Amino acid sequence: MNRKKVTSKDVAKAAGVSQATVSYVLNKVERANISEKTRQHVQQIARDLGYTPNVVAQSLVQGRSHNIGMALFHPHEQIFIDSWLPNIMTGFSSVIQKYGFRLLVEIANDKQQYESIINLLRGHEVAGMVVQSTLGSEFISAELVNQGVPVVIVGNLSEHIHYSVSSDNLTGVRMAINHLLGLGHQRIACITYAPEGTVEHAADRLTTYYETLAAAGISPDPSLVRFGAFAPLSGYEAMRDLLRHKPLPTAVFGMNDTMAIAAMAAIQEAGLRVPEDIAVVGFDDDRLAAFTTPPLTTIHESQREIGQRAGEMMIGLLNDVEPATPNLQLPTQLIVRKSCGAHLVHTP
Amino acid sequence: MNRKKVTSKDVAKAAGVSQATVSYVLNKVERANISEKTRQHVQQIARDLGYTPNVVAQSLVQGRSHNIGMALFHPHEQIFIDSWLPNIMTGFSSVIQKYGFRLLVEIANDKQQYESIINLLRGHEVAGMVVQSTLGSEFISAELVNQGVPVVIVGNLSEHIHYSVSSDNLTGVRMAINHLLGLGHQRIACITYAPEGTVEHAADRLTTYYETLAAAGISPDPSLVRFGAFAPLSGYEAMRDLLRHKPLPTAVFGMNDTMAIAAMAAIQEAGLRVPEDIAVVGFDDDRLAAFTTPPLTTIHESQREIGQRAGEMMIGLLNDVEPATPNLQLPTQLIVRKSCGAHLVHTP
DNA sequence: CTGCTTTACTTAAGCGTATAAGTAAAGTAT
DNA sequence: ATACTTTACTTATACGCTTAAGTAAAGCAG
Repeated sequence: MNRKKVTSKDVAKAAGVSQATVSYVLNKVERANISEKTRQHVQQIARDLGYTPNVVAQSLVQGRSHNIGMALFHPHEQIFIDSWLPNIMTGFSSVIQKYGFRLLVEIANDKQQYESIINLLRGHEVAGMVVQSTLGSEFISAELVNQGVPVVIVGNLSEHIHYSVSSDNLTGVRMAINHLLGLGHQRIACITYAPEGTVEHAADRLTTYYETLAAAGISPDPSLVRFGAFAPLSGYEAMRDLLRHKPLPTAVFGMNDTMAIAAMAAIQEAGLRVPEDIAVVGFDDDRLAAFTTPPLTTIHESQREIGQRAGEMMIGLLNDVEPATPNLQLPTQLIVRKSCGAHLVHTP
Repeated sequence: MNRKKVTSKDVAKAAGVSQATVSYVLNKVERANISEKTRQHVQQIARDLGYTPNVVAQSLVQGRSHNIGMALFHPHEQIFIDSWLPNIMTGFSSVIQKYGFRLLVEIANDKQQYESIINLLRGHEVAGMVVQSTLGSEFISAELVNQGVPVVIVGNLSEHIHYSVSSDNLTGVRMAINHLLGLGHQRIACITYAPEGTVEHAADRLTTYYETLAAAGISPDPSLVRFGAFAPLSGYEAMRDLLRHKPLPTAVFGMNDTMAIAAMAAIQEAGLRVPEDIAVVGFDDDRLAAFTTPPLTTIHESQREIGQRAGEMMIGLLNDVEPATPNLQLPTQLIVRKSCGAHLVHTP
């Protein structure tokens, strides 16, 4: 199986030069003054022998890995429950790849495995690290950030700490709720995507939901709120539960599309119509949101771009460039489709 | 930013022993006969100083990286178009993580970036590599496999080459088509997930679709076939196109759920009913498949398990254990929901 | 022709670890 | 008491690379 690995020393010997010369040639080191003839010759031999530099050795001597870590805090079952993370990853990866970095993905099932993430940093396995905000501010700010390695947070946190890229999600929540209010709804239910007290940004969105209603003169009604857990089934069950609430809500805001879509299923299965009986608005603008029946009105979040910006911020930090906006928030956008019923309303 | 990194030498000096002793203690090397007292002492000092071994140096001296690569051949826009890959990743990662390996994800946008994947292997950046089958047999078998590093393929290939884990997807296709045939359908359309001639397994599934129909005495009708491209929009458009076909198909088989769901949207948007006017069957059993309206009948593929098995196979190969089944195929399963109309048929 | 600079390399050190080989002291057999 | 083994370490080398420092030959000014 193991075929012999060609080292720079092998190339040097075959080319009749020193190993240093090989290194200078292949790294195009100007100040080494390698003659054109030698350069050509060495390059040819390297090609002939099929030489590829050992990246591990390079990393050791340069004191910096070519990998950037992505730390994901989620149980394995939930990690890719919707396309949020895949989208972030795609954007991030596309940027760092251009700069010769690779993506090292580390999933921490629970906070006990937090240690393994820290070691990723401390063991010099990664030059930098992106962290998902799900962990919560206190964990992130504590040890993670002070390991001498750039850390960028993706996703929303209550406080704007350290370096982060997220979306202006609370404005998104306001747009969603205000849109429903504008359509005349008064009993607007809410399905969160995380159990109470577990995820910071879920709590923040819920607060904003309450505040937006309050601003419209509607007093907060916790009996219209259900706590889900990211996955569709939890959205479905939350909705089934809401359907037992009398009087029925006339609209539902789902904190992610996955759960909003499942909520629509529950409504329709119960023989009610979306949006005529109950209107639904989601959050994320999932790939499938435009292709449900009815198509889902939702808040668009530029997830791919969040990843890209995080990538650019990371590359900057690796080159000691302080980001212009350390806590970047990308705008969200209301996408009106049919599940909210706006198309049924005559605007005179 | 860069806080000083503690090396084993630092620990050695602080503990008043040699660096070798530190290494022996921390790696629990039996034959080194380190006394209990020294052991305790060194461990204490290491903890006090916050020592974490430099993984890069370890990899260099051990001649093996702690990373396992995952090579993804897809344009960035398509890579995570549905949950297939995330599921595989999750399963794979959960297994290799137990053995102290980490996942290095490399996305090759096009076959030109194929080189970057090869270098991943040749540069000793990874101890092993999982490869997605989308690339096709010839690419995989050519250079990739002979770099002296274990390679496991996930997903279907026409030939059973090298080491691979996939699902018995062609049986799945047969089940889907036979189910529709059993419900009395004769004009069964098909929407593939890849343009003609681009992806091996798409072609194989299409062939099986034709063969299954032929076995039932239905002659192949290419006018009932449309070529999509993974994403929902392509399924939607394919279906819109099929709706112009007269006589209309009475059933549609979508090669992935994402496109099948979008096809349902196209059908319903045209004022037709699923399944009464056109029945739909998908493939994958996507998280949302149970929550569409109507719920999608589909072929369940154990994607998470494919990833896990691939992980186990990889760990085996890294320890020179030849897998019992080098080309593992996991069974698929027909999940009957409502989009096929089976629930409307009275079984006497 | 001498002394200084430039060219084109080579030699050597070091990154942080693992581990084979060496060694001094203590223990044990005879 | 001597020889041999065991214990408990230390010393030294290697992994493959980058890069600072060294060097011999050529170029060139005066």
